[in-house]
Amino acid sequence: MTSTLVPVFAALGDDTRWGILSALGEGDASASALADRMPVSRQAIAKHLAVLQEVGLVESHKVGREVRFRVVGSQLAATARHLDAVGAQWDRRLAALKRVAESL
Amino acid sequence: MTSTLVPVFAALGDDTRWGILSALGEGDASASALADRMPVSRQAIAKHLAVLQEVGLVESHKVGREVRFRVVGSQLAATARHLDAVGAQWDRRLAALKRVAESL
DNA sequence: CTCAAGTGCAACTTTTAAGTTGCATTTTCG
DNA sequence: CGAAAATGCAACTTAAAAGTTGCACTTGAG
Repeated sequence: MTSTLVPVFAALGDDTRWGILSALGEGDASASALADRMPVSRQAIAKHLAVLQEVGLVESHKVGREVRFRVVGSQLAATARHLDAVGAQWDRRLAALKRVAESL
Repeated sequence: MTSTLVPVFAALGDDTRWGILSALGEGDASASALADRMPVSRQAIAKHLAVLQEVGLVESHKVGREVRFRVVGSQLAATARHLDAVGAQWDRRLAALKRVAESL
Protein backbone atom coordinates (compact mmCIF):
# COMPACT_ATOMS: atom_id res chain seq x y z
CA MET A 1 0.00 0.00 0.00
CA THR A 2 2.89 2.28 0.74
CA SER A 3 4.20 1.41 -2.69
CA THR A 4 1.29 3.22 -4.34
CA LEU A 5 1.46 6.25 -2.09
CA VAL A 6 4.32 8.15 -3.70
CA PRO A 7 2.67 8.43 -7.14
CA VAL A 8 -0.38 9.96 -5.44
CA PHE A 9 1.79 12.70 -3.99
CA ALA A 10 3.50 13.18 -7.33
CA ALA A 11 0.06 13.60 -8.90
CA LEU A 12 -0.85 16.20 -6.28
CA GLY A 13 2.41 18.08 -6.80
CA ASP A 14 1.30 19.97 -9.90
CA ASP A 15 -0.62 23.24 -10.09
CA THR A 16 -2.49 22.40 -13.28
CA ARG A 17 -3.83 19.19 -11.75
CA TRP A 18 -5.05 21.11 -8.71
CA GLY A 19 -6.77 23.46 -11.11
CA ILE A 20 -8.48 20.48 -12.69
CA LEU A 21 -9.47 19.04 -9.32
CA SER A 22 -10.78 22.44 -8.29
CA ALA A 23 -12.84 22.77 -11.46
CA LEU A 24 -14.21 19.27 -11.01
CA GLY A 25 -15.28 20.31 -7.54
CA GLU A 26 -18.01 22.41 -9.16
CA GLY A 27 -19.41 19.40 -10.94
CA ASP A 28 -18.38 16.59 -13.24
CA ALA A 29 -16.87 17.67 -16.54
CA SER A 30 -15.27 16.29 -19.69
CA ALA A 31 -11.74 17.01 -20.87
CA SER A 32 -13.08 19.35 -23.55
CA ALA A 33 -15.24 21.26 -21.09
CA LEU A 34 -12.28 21.65 -18.74
CA ALA A 35 -10.06 22.84 -21.58
CA ASP A 36 -12.54 25.63 -22.30
CA ARG A 37 -11.99 27.27 -18.94
CA MET A 38 -8.34 26.46 -18.45
CA PRO A 39 -5.26 27.91 -20.16
CA VAL A 40 -3.97 24.63 -21.59
CA SER A 41 -4.94 22.44 -24.49
CA ARG A 42 -7.45 19.62 -24.30
CA GLN A 43 -4.75 17.02 -24.82
CA ALA A 44 -2.76 18.38 -21.89
CA ILE A 45 -5.90 18.15 -19.75
CA ALA A 46 -6.47 14.61 -20.98
CA LYS A 47 -2.97 13.59 -19.93
CA HIS A 48 -3.45 15.07 -16.48
CA LEU A 49 -6.77 13.30 -16.12
CA ALA A 50 -5.05 10.04 -17.04
CA VAL A 51 -2.46 10.65 -14.31
CA LEU A 52 -5.15 11.48 -11.76
CA GLN A 53 -7.19 8.44 -12.73
CA GLU A 54 -4.12 6.20 -12.55
CA VAL A 55 -3.69 6.98 -8.87
CA GLY A 56 -7.41 6.87 -8.12
CA LEU A 57 -8.01 10.57 -7.52
CA VAL A 58 -10.67 10.79 -10.23
CA GLU A 59 -12.90 8.34 -12.04
CA SER A 60 -14.70 8.52 -15.36
CA HIS A 61 -18.14 7.64 -16.68
CA LYS A 62 -19.72 8.09 -20.07
CA VAL A 63 -22.58 10.52 -20.64
CA GLY A 64 -23.83 10.61 -24.21
CA ARG A 65 -20.77 10.87 -26.42
CA GLU A 66 -18.57 12.47 -23.81
CA VAL A 67 -16.47 11.10 -20.97
CA ARG A 68 -17.03 12.93 -17.72
CA PHE A 69 -14.72 12.87 -14.72
CA ARG A 70 -15.44 13.29 -11.04
CA VAL A 71 -13.24 13.64 -7.98
CA VAL A 72 -12.86 10.66 -5.67
CA GLY A 73 -12.81 12.41 -2.31
CA SER A 74 -12.26 9.21 -0.40
CA GLN A 75 -8.85 8.72 -2.00
CA LEU A 76 -7.80 12.13 -0.73
CA ALA A 77 -9.02 11.25 2.74
CA ALA A 78 -7.17 7.92 2.66
CA THR A 79 -3.96 9.62 1.59
CA ALA A 80 -4.38 12.16 4.36
CA ARG A 81 -4.82 9.42 6.95
CA HIS A 82 -1.73 7.65 5.69
CA LEU A 83 0.31 10.84 5.84
CA ASP A 84 -0.94 11.59 9.31
CA ALA A 85 0.05 8.10 10.45
CA VAL A 86 3.54 8.55 9.04
CA GLY A 87 3.88 11.90 10.76
CA ALA A 88 2.75 10.43 14.05
CA GLN A 89 5.26 7.62 13.74
CA TRP A 90 8.05 10.12 13.30
CA ASP A 91 6.84 12.11 16.25
CA ARG A 92 6.94 8.96 18.38
CA ARG A 93 10.47 8.14 17.26
CA LEU A 94 11.63 11.64 17.97
CA ALA A 95 10.00 11.57 21.41
CA ALA A 96 11.67 8.24 22.15
CA LEU A 97 15.06 9.59 21.14
CA LYS A 98 14.48 12.60 23.32
CA ARG A 99 13.71 10.40 26.33
CA VAL A 100 16.87 8.38 25.70
CA ALA A 101 18.90 11.54 25.46
CA GLU A 102 17.47 12.90 28.70
CA SER A 103 18.13 9.66 30.56
CA LEU A 104 21.87 9.97 29.97
CA MET B 1 -1.04 28.81 3.00
CA THR B 2 -2.61 26.87 0.21
CA SER B 3 -0.05 28.44 -2.07
CA THR B 4 2.73 26.56 -0.31
CA LEU B 5 0.92 23.25 -0.27
CA VAL B 6 1.59 22.02 -3.80
CA PRO B 7 5.40 22.14 -3.48
CA VAL B 8 5.11 20.00 -0.37
CA PHE B 9 3.30 17.33 -2.36
CA ALA B 10 5.85 17.64 -5.14
CA ALA B 11 8.59 17.10 -2.55
CA LEU B 12 6.80 14.00 -1.28
CA GLY B 13 6.33 12.65 -4.80
CA ASP B 14 9.82 11.21 -5.13
CA ASP B 15 11.07 7.81 -4.03
CA THR B 16 14.59 8.94 -3.20
CA ARG B 17 13.28 11.64 -0.89
CA TRP B 18 11.11 9.10 0.91
CA GLY B 19 14.23 7.01 1.30
CA ILE B 20 15.93 9.98 2.89
CA LEU B 21 12.99 10.69 5.18
CA SER B 22 12.89 7.02 6.14
CA ALA B 23 16.60 6.99 6.94
CA LEU B 24 16.25 10.17 8.99
CA GLY B 25 13.54 8.43 10.95
CA GLU B 26 16.24 6.31 12.54
CA GLY B 27 18.04 9.38 13.78
CA ASP B 28 19.50 12.64 12.57
CA ALA B 29 22.15 12.35 9.88
CA SER B 30 24.35 14.43 7.60
CA ALA B 31 24.28 14.37 3.82
CA SER B 32 27.51 12.37 3.76
CA ALA B 33 26.21 9.80 6.25
CA LEU B 34 23.02 9.39 4.21
CA ALA B 35 25.01 8.99 1.00
CA ASP B 36 26.89 6.07 2.58
CA ARG B 37 23.77 3.96 2.88
CA MET B 38 21.93 5.12 -0.21
CA PRO B 39 22.58 4.38 -3.87
CA VAL B 40 23.08 7.99 -4.95
CA SER B 41 25.86 10.52 -4.63
CA ARG B 42 26.25 12.91 -1.74
CA GLN B 43 25.46 15.87 -3.97
CA ALA B 44 22.21 14.31 -5.08
CA ILE B 45 21.31 13.79 -1.43
CA ALA B 46 22.23 17.38 -0.68
CA LYS B 47 19.90 18.63 -3.41
CA HIS B 48 17.04 16.53 -2.09
CA LEU B 49 17.68 17.79 1.43
CA ALA B 50 17.54 21.35 0.10
CA VAL B 51 14.17 20.61 -1.49
CA LEU B 52 12.85 19.03 1.69
CA GLN B 53 14.12 21.92 3.79
CA GLU B 54 12.61 24.45 1.40
CA VAL B 55 9.13 23.12 2.08
CA GLY B 56 9.72 22.64 5.79
CA LEU B 57 9.82 18.84 5.92
CA VAL B 58 13.31 18.75 7.44
CA GLU B 59 15.48 21.18 9.34
CA SER B 60 19.22 21.36 9.86
CA HIS B 61 21.56 22.02 12.77
CA LYS B 62 25.34 21.94 13.04
CA VAL B 63 27.15 19.31 15.10
CA GLY B 64 30.89 19.68 15.05
CA ARG B 65 31.87 20.21 11.44
CA GLU B 66 28.87 18.44 9.98
CA VAL B 67 25.34 19.58 9.21
CA ARG B 68 22.73 17.15 10.47
CA PHE B 69 19.13 16.98 9.34
CA ARG B 70 16.02 15.85 11.16
CA VAL B 71 12.46 15.26 10.08
CA VAL B 72 9.83 17.83 11.00
CA GLY B 73 6.89 15.55 11.79
CA SER B 74 4.56 18.44 12.48
CA GLN B 75 4.78 19.59 8.87
CA LEU B 76 3.64 16.16 7.73
CA ALA B 77 0.75 16.29 10.17
CA ALA B 78 -0.22 19.78 9.00
CA THR B 79 -0.18 18.69 5.38
CA ALA B 80 -2.30 15.66 6.24
CA ARG B 81 -4.87 17.86 8.00
CA HIS B 82 -5.01 20.17 5.01
CA LEU B 83 -5.51 17.26 2.64
CA ASP B 84 -8.20 15.79 4.83
CA ALA B 85 -10.02 19.12 4.88
CA VAL B 86 -9.92 19.34 1.11
CA GLY B 87 -11.22 15.80 0.80
CA ALA B 88 -14.04 16.53 3.21
CA GLN B 89 -15.01 19.61 1.23
CA TRP B 90 -15.29 17.54 -1.92
CA ASP B 91 -17.33 14.94 -0.14
CA ARG B 92 -19.74 17.63 0.99
CA ARG B 93 -20.06 19.00 -2.53
CA LEU B 94 -20.67 15.56 -3.92
CA ALA B 95 -23.26 14.84 -1.25
CA ALA B 96 -25.01 18.12 -2.02
CA LEU B 97 -25.09 17.31 -5.71
CA LYS B 98 -26.47 13.91 -4.92
CA ARG B 99 -29.28 15.42 -2.86
CA VAL B 100 -30.13 17.82 -5.68
CA ALA B 101 -30.18 14.95 -8.14
CA GLU B 102 -32.44 12.88 -5.93
CA SER B 103 -34.88 15.75 -5.43
CA LEU B 104 -35.63 15.88 -9.14
C1' DC C 1 49.55 22.63 13.23
C1' DT C 2 48.04 19.84 9.73
C1' DC C 3 45.32 17.16 6.91
C1' DA C 4 41.44 14.63 6.12
C1' DA C 5 36.48 14.94 6.61
C1' DG C 6 32.68 17.52 5.43
C1' DT C 7 30.50 20.78 2.89
C1' DG C 8 29.47 24.13 -1.01
C1' DC C 9 29.49 25.66 -5.75
C1' DA C 10 29.26 25.05 -10.69
C1' DA C 11 28.95 22.84 -15.18
C1' DC C 12 27.34 19.05 -17.45
C1' DT C 13 24.50 14.90 -19.04
C1' DT C 14 20.39 12.22 -18.78
C1' DT C 15 15.79 11.43 -17.92
C1' DT C 16 11.20 12.52 -17.39
C1' DA C 17 7.24 15.44 -17.29
C1' DA C 18 4.44 19.03 -19.47
C1' DG C 19 2.61 20.92 -23.35
C1' DT C 20 1.74 21.45 -28.30
C1' DT C 21 0.17 20.32 -33.06
C1' DG C 22 -1.91 17.34 -36.34
C1' DC C 23 -4.72 13.78 -37.79
C1' DA C 24 -7.61 9.63 -37.41
C1' DT C 25 -11.65 7.65 -35.38
C1' DT C 26 -15.79 7.26 -33.20
C1' DT C 27 -20.66 8.48 -32.32
C1' DT C 28 -24.67 10.89 -31.13
C1' DC C 29 -27.47 14.52 -31.82
C1' DG C 30 -30.39 16.88 -35.25
C1' DC D 1 -28.27 9.42 -42.62
C1' DG D 2 -24.93 12.84 -42.39
C1' DA D 3 -21.87 16.41 -40.02
C1' DA D 4 -20.13 18.31 -36.02
C1' DA D 5 -18.56 17.29 -31.48
C1' DA D 6 -15.76 14.59 -28.70
C1' DT D 7 -12.25 11.56 -27.92
C1' DG D 8 -7.87 8.84 -28.92
C1' DC D 9 -3.31 8.20 -30.74
C1' DA D 10 1.29 9.59 -32.13
C1' DA D 11 5.29 12.52 -32.91
C1' DC D 12 7.44 16.48 -31.57
C1' DT D 13 9.30 20.40 -28.71
C1' DT D 14 10.37 22.56 -24.52
C1' DA D 15 11.28 22.77 -19.80
C1' DA D 16 12.54 21.02 -15.54
C1' DA D 17 14.16 17.69 -12.36
C1' DA D 18 17.50 14.10 -11.07
C1' DG D 19 21.96 12.70 -11.00
C1' DT D 20 26.91 12.90 -11.99
C1' DT D 21 31.77 14.63 -11.85
C1' DG D 22 35.23 17.81 -10.47
C1' DC D 23 37.19 21.16 -7.71
C1' DA D 24 37.56 24.72 -4.15
C1' DC D 25 36.88 25.96 0.54
C1' DT D 26 36.27 25.48 5.38
C1' DT D 27 37.18 23.53 9.84
C1' DG D 28 37.55 20.53 13.58
C1' DA D 29 39.73 16.14 15.18
C1' DG D 30 44.08 14.13 16.21
